[in-house]
Amino acid sequence: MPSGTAGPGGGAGDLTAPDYVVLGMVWLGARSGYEIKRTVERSIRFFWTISQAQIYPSLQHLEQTGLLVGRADPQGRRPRRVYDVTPAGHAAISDWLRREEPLPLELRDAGLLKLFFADALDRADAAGLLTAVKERSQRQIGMLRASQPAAEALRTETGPHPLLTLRIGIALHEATIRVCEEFEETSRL
Amino acid sequence: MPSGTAGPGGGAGDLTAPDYVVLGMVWLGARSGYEIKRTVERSIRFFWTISQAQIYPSLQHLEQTGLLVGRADPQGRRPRRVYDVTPAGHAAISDWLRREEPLPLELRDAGLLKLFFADALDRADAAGLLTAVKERSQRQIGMLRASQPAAEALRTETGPHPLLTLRIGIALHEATIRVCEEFEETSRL
DNA sequence: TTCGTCATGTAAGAAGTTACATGATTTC
DNA sequence: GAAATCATGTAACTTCTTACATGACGAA
Repeated sequence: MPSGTAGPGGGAGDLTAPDYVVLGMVWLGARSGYEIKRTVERSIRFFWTISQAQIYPSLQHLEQTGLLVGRADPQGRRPRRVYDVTPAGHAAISDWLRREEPLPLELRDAGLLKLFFADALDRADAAGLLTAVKERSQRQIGMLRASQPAAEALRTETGPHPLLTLRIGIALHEATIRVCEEFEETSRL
Repeated sequence: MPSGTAGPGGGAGDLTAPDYVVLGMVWLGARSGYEIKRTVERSIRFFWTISQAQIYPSLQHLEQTGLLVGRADPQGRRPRRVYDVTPAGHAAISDWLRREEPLPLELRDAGLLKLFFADALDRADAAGLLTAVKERSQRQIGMLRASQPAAEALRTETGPHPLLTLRIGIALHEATIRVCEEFEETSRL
């Protein structure tokens, strides 16, 4: 087999974004579909989500393509299937990460949307909306900080990048709060 | 008609998020469907999108519900329909903005996703990914700054909140770049 | 006369979520 | 023995986008 990586036409070039997430999560150590879902919730949820209904078909697809190997690993009488990344699977991850392609960034934020239209409100109600947005960011920071120990543990095991994305998440909300507070001060005048 | 606002059961309580966007944009002065689409692209695109295929049905719905009044306003032989917000429409906006409800925030960022898994790469490739994410944020800041004059103009016409959300957008990307640079410095050691 | 913009409308399809369905195991 | 968690799988639905369809107007 002549160094069969996952280039286009190589047979594994038809992976969707959810496929790469599943593949990457198995690479990071999440062994079952259930565990992948939980790991996603703990680690990348704030910038990417994936539902359970996507995971199991994706695992099947990745196994058929030879990027994952699965085997039955029941816990007692409870069925379970665990997976490992194959060399081809690791090559596919690496190709995907190195691929030069647009990196779409989509934000869909009901808070900013309402804030944008807040001039339709009187001062008090607009201030209330601003407070709601700030408090939401504060809660988010709390949740992100709570998952910091897990990211620090990963740093010694695998590397520092999960911690980096977590720090970016925290910084995003800190920046939001800071701009809101600056706005409050200047509009008080 | 006894002070018909848009409370639940009041007949106009079934508006979707795109409906509120359309309603809000007409309130802000976008008069036709075409103009709404353009205004969305210029102003809220970075935290909310809406496609043309959603706008026209939404305008019809809002007119049927009495939140907008439309009238034909052809330009020459080119047909056009322009809209105005009714008092009931303004009440609906105001109710929506004041409504205490969760403010869902969804981020879907292929850049952060790849960065999260970047420990699967060697140092050089991981650094390249980091650079790509930083450059993307720099481009975004450029685009946001380009729409700052429009937001400043709106400030004197309508109010300061569009400028606030724009500043938040810029601050978000500045924070991303800053954290990336801090990470580069500490990982160089 | 061709291209970009103005202008509206819809059909088809992609993508993703919710909800349902099932059952074992552990914890309280 | 009840509730939470572990574990997998899928049907139905919602939501949104892409693409198509149509045509006028203005500028080069």
